[in-house]
Amino acid sequence: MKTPKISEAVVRRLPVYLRYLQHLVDMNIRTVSSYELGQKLDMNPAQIRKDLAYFGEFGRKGIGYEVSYLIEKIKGILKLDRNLNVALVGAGHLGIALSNYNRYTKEKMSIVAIFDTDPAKIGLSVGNMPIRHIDELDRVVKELDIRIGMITVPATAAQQVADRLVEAGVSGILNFAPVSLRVPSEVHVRSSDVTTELQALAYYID
Amino acid sequence: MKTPKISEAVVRRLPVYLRYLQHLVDMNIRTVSSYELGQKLDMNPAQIRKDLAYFGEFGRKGIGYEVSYLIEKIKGILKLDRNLNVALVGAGHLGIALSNYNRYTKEKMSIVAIFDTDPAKIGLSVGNMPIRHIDELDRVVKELDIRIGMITVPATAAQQVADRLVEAGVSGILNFAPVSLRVPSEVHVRSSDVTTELQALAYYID
DNA sequence: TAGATTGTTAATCGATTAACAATC
DNA sequence: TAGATTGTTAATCGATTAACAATC
Repeated sequence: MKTPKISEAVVRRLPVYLRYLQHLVDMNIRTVSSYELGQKLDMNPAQIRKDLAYFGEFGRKGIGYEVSYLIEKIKGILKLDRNLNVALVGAGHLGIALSNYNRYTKEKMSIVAIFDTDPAKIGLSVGNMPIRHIDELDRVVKELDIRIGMITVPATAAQQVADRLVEAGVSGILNFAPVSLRVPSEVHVRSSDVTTELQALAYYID
Repeated sequence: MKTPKISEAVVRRLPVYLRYLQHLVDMNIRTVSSYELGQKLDMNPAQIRKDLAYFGEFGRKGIGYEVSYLIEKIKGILKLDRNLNVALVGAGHLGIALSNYNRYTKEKMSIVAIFDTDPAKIGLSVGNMPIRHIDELDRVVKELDIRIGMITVPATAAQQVADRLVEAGVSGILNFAPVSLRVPSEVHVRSSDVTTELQALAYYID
């Protein structure tokens, strides 16, 4: 029963569970039921149980889930228990804002390099990392074993940056530029774009 | 046949179509088929036709879609042809990065107010808007007829900010804080959180 | 006209939810 | 034990894709 075929929707929900479970730890809550989780996350309890059951039997009938145990299991599933190096391309406002997303946590996933093209920025320090010229991308990605690239460059440059990241060997891209990227099917891409999100929200207004 | 019941998935794809159509205009391309769109956006042509057909007959058999006509139609559907005022709460790096998302476009949706709690920031100017104290939120939302709030505050403050926005009368929230917000069912919430996105990507690495 | 492409129905596929036996 | 809650199967619901008549 090794992961029959996990849908992206399930994978996307796991970090949401994880986040709330970590909140429960902070509140010294040891055990939680799928019903309680469902209440707090506004989700169907059956869905939560089913999502978790794809990966194993993590709960106890009549009791619920042990919070810290479930956290470890989800981290294992998402591979957050191993080091995972991330590169950020684009040292504009957004890039700098995102560069310290993990500054205060001790997660094993972390941004380890920042790139830009602007000569005025190269060498400047952001979160004690130097901004490097994008021509170093290929070399640095390989040297530091970077697996994920975050793109925070203007739309016009995004596809080109994606091509370079893929060429350098990353297997995941998180794209913040407002453009649909074309990448080989073995590379996973997630896009997050404010404009698109706001426009979708606009539909529901009034 | 007025909008039988449009799923969120459909609404989320419309801005993606719009974005690519605007790109086609820039390239002086006048007409496009669902097949071509599908190729470029990596989507099924039948899905694109079906999505559009929910709202009307925008294409011509044997020809395809007239680009600028379809743009106008999609803008109408998403209500991007009317003014829509947005408030941004949280003038940290991320907030400031997002505050100029529409600086260079002439869209009718725009950020018209920025709020924070930090006394050191109040009164400072960001994109020719003053940073206001959050205690002014209710008044300003009403005065400026703000309908959407963007939340870029730390996780610990996000729910409280959401409550204030709802209380002030917004009908949509775009949340960037890493927390699941609870809001009344009539308020639409979209969440976008780097950590969650990266963690979901991590699942596919290796 | 012949070729292309829409709009739409029907078929398929997949995801969510309900229900409940197992069991803590 | 009685009550609670899981894991899982079956039922439902919804979304995607295929197919094709209509028609430009």
